[in-house]
Amino acid sequence: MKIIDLHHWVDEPSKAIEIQKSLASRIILEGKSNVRLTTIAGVDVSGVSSVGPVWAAAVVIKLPQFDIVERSFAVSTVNLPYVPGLLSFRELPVILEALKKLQTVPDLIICDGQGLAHPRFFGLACHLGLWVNLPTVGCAKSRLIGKAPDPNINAGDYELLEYKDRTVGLILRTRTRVKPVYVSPGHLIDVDGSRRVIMSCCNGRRLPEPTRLAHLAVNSYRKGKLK
DNA sequence: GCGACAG
DNA sequence: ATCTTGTCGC
Repeated sequence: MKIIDLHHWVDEPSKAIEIQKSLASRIILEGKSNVRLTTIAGVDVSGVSSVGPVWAAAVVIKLPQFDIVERSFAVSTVNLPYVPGLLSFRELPVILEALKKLQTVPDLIICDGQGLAHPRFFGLACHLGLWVNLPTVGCAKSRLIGKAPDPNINAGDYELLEYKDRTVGLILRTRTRVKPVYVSPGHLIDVDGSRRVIMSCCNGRRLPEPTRLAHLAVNSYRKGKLK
């Protein structure tokens, strides 16, 4: 898979914030709504919160059967600790390394983190989308920013997430009576499209299958049980 | 000044 | 993210 290198990575938070501000206006919140999604990739990273080694996995599945089409992996070293709002600068480089090894070009990529629902409207999913020039969706397990009521208890129930007078995503109940997830557009997709993609990938689970499988894969890879 | 804070 | 005991369901 081809990756566009738009700039060098930094290890200084103030510089990272300036980069986010300059790139945020480039994300596109609409896509080709009539395109049917068949291959969807999930990416995930494993590693300690501070500086050190990190591992990444990308898993491509095919809908509606949820078959695994392809998996790829990468290892790297991060130079920036985990800082809320700057997750991209830890995780994106190693994610891109894993994606480069993919033979399949997926129709869309789901990230384990936020997209638009970010302090500077530029979370990991937005950042990744610009680099790979593909539709991306952020699906996080917890909140970073924004306000919304609690969604009802049934699978599919949701509430829009608002931040600084903008609708940045939604809180989505992917499974009945289970803690909801935080969904937001990354690139080339809007809020409602993001919701439909995530719901169609969940298959009765709390997390979308691409994300769940990438999480399992990256941990096996880290332990040396997969390559 | 005080909390909140993706992974 | 990481750590950790117990419980539930197939």
